[in-house]
Amino acid sequence: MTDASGAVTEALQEAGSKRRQIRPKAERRQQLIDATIRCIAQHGLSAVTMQMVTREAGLSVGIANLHFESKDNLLKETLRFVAEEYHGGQIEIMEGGDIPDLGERLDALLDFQLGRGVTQRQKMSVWFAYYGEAGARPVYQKIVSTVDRLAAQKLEALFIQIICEGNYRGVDARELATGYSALIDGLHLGLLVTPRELSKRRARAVARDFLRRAFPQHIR
Amino acid sequence: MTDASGAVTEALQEAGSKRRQIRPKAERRQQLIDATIRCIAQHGLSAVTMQMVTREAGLSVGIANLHFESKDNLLKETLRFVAEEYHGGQIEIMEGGDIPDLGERLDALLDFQLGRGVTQRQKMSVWFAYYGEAGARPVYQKIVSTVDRLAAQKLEALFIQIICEGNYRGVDARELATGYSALIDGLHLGLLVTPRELSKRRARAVARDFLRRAFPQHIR
DNA sequence: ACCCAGAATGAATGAATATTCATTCGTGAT
DNA sequence: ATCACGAATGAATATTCATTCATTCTGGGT
Repeated sequence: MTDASGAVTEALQEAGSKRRQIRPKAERRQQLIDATIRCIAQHGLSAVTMQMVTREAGLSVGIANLHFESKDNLLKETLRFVAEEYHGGQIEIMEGGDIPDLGERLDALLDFQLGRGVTQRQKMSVWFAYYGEAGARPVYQKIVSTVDRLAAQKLEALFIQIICEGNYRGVDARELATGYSALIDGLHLGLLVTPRELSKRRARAVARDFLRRAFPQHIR
Repeated sequence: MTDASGAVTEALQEAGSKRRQIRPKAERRQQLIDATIRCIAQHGLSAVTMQMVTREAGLSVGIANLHFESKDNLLKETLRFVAEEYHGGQIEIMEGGDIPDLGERLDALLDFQLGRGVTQRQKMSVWFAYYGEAGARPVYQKIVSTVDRLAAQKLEALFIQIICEGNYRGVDARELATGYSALIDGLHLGLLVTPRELSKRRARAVARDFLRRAFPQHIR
C-alpha cells in the first residue's frame, strides 16, 4: 500500500497538487541545494532568489529558512557541496587503490575532470559563479581553498610517484601540479564561456598533450 | 588659470563639497566605468548597486542613467571595457612591430598577462565575476568570445611563426595556443582565489615552463 | 552682462525580494 | 482512533534598490 500511495502522491505533485509531504531534514536540504544549483546555472548567481529556488524545488518559501537559516547560508552550503563533490571525486581517483597503473590513473583523472559529469554546464556555471564572487567574499575563498589545497597535495603526490617510476629528470612535481590544475580550470572556463571555439574533445586533447610532454612514458 | 581652478575644484571635492561640475560625456562614462570596476572588485558583482557606484564615482544617482540607460547597460559596457583593455594589450604585443625577436615577444606577452597591470585583484575580480554570469547571460558570452576569438587567432599566428623559425616538429600551433590561453586563465583564477598557495612569481614560472617545453630554443 | 541648452542632482516612486510567523496539516506514538 | 509534535505553508512585512523627473546650476556663446 505504501508504494501505491507514493505513486499517487508523485502523480498528484506532477499535476501541481499542493499535497504536503513531510520528509527528513537531510533530504530537504539536498533537494534545496540541487534546486539552487539548477537556478544558478540557468539564471546566474546574482539573479537567484529564494522564491525561484523554492519553486524549482517544488516547495514553499518558508522551508528554505527552516533548513538553512538564510539565503546567504543556503548559497554557502551549495558551494560547499559542489566543491566537495568535485574535489572528492578527484581525490578518490588520485589515491586510486583500484587503479594500480599510474598512467591509467592519470587517464581516469582526466576522464573525470573533463568527462560528462563535471563539465555539465550546470556544474561549471556554479563553479565559476562562486569564483567570481570569491574576490569579495572571504567565506567562499576559504571553502574553495580548503578543498583545493588537499587536492593539490594529492596531485603532487601522484606526480612524484610517476616521476620516480619513469625516472624523469628536471621535472618539478609541485610546479607541474600547479600548471596542470590551472590548465584544467582554464579549460573548464573555455568550455563554459566559448563552447563554440572549444569542444570537449579538444579540451581533452589539450590536457592530454600537457601530460604527455611531461610524462611521455606514461601517456602514450 | 584653468589649472588653478581645477586644483581648487579637486580640493573642494575631496573635502566633500557638492560643487557641481559639468564634464564631457565621454569623461563621465569612463569615470562611472572605473567606479564600477572598483565596486565589483570590492563587493562582488551581485552586491553592486547604482547608489554604490555613483557614490564611489563622487556623482549623483541620476547621472548613471543619463549616460548609460540602465544598470544592465552600465555593467555590459564595463565588461566591454575590461575585455577590450585586456585583449587589446595582448594583441598589441603579439602583433609586436616593436619587438622583432620572437622569444622576447613571448616574454613581453607573459609579462603583460601575469604582470602588475593585469593581475591586480581589481581587474581579475571583474574578469571572473563576469565569467561567472556568462553561463546565464548570452550578452556577456558574446562580448567575451568576440575579443577572445581575435586574441586566439593572433596567438596562433605568433606560435606558427615561432614553430617555423625554430623548426619545431610535432607541435600543433592551434592546440598549443588553446592550452596556453587556458593555462593563463587558470593561473589568474588561482591568483584570485588562492593567493596564499600561488604567488605571482610562481605563476610566472609555471607559464614560462609551459612555453619552454614547447619552444626550448626561444625560451631559455 | 546675461542667456539658455543641457548636464547634474537627489527626493520620490514603485517593484522586487529576504525574512517572519500565525496557521495548517501529516505522521508516528499511544 | 486520537493526539501532539513539529514540518510545511504562504500571506504579510520591512527593506533594498533601480529608475524617474522636476528642479537647480554651469559654462560657453552672444
